[in-house]
Amino acid sequence: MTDHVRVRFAPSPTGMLHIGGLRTALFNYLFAKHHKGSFILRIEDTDQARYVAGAEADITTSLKWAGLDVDEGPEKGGSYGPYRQSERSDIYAKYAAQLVDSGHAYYAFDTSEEIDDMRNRLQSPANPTPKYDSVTRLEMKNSLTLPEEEVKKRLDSGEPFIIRLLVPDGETIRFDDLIRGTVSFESTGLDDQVLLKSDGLPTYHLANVVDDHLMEISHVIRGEEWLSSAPKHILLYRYLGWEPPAMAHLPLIMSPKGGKLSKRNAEELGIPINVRDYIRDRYEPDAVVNFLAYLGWSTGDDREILTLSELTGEFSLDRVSKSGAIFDLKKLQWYNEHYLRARPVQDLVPEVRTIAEDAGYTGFSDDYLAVVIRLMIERAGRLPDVVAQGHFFFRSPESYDDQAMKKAWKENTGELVSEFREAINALSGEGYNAVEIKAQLSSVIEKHGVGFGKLMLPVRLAVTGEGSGPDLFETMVLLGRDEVIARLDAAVGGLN
RNA sequence: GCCGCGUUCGUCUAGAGGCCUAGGACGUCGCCCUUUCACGGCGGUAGCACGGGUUCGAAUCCCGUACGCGGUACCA
Repeated sequence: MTDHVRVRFAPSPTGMLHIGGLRTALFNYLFAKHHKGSFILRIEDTDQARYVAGAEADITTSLKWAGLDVDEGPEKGGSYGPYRQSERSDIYAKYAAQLVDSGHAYYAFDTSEEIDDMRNRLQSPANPTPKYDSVTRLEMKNSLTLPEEEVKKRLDSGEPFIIRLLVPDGETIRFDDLIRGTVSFESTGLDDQVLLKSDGLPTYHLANVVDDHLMEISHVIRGEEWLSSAPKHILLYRYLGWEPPAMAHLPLIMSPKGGKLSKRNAEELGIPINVRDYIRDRYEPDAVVNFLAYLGWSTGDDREILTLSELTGEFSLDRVSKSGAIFDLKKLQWYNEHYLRARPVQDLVPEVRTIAEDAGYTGFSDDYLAVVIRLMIERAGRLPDVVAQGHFFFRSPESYDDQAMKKAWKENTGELVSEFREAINALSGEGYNAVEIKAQLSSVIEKHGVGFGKLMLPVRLAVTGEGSGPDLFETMVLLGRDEVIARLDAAVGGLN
């Protein structure tokens, strides 16, 4: 053993990395880095049936995006590898056999039909889910009930078998959870957990205990959904003669609808469920990280905005709360806006160029895009909003906002706009600037004795198609005189 | 059903017996700024699940109830 902090994030490659999985990874990372320890990625691919190609790559990409650098893992390597459980199957089989030898586990030959039969037979309102446990195992086909000869014969003949944990009866299993304090379970309530499946691969329970020990994991930090199986793990450590790592079970992230955040109850609320969706939607990784860190944790003072490295400095498990946290998309948006506005415009230019090009808007200079960003960033929730809400910087309006039109476009509006058009048409070169354009607009409205809005809003509509938006005069300067005049003409011609 | 965990504003949380007339943030509402919208600034709204204890004193400790969540697979 070592006093060096070593934690692992151990996802199963059964799908794209879930946002809750990223939070678990984040808490592990923060804890490790706070203690100058190691953050290890281990791929728990022991379920061949649910394996999804590409899932591991997605996990790696997602962690990288969030800035969670892995110290050891399948790609990175390390001296405790391999880091994919599918590449370690011989190890688990060995320990499973050892447990059988020491009398803490046993062979079982029941087919899944036979187990179903047992459950169906014993099922009742009082016992809706009968377990394979200290009472039922006595009537099943296993090395506890079958004669030794018979067991040997079955094993030798290559008959499929599994290995189950022999859970003791009438024992209280206690352990200290770093977040919840002492947690205790009665062993009588536990079932004889399958350790080794008939395909020769271990279940999560065996694999995770063996690997956490072999990889010298000092702290197991995982979601609360694992709390119920922790006593089985404690038993395994004991039977294998190992010191269990410290444990911390994180509160779950919940859907606003209730229940754990899942694809179904999140996406219908507009909450992206996979990390790759946040990448696709161009959320700021700092924002997502900051938001996730505060789902079940806080500094204790009034600070809310902390970068990954600041979080690392502050993090401690004893400040993690016990109860589930509801995912609040509005708060994430607030974080995102904050981090977005903090970014230098120049850094944003290439990204906005990509977004614009994806929308079919090409041929704009860096300088042009920089001004668009400067004008739009204050009202953007996410970076793509700069292009979506600032569409008029990239093409002429294709339609005009109905509500604003109704309010703004009256009988004499066309004349006012035309007069303004002539006024700015007369401006040339240096003269065409925000101050001068505004002065021309003022002079037109004064001449007609009308308010600012009488001309302002129609011009905005003609130029942008929208009833609201960034500073109109700066917008007109960026667009250029000729373009603006063309748009004014199009509007006056089309709407009168 | 059984086992486990949990319960402070709508949401994330601060609070580890008197500092609490319960603090902050998001949201929401109002006001200000302003060419619109947004940003920003200022202000308001709203909460200790319930019932018993313990104590001079409880959001904080204990018990119970209710509710929520998780688990109950040869899935993780």
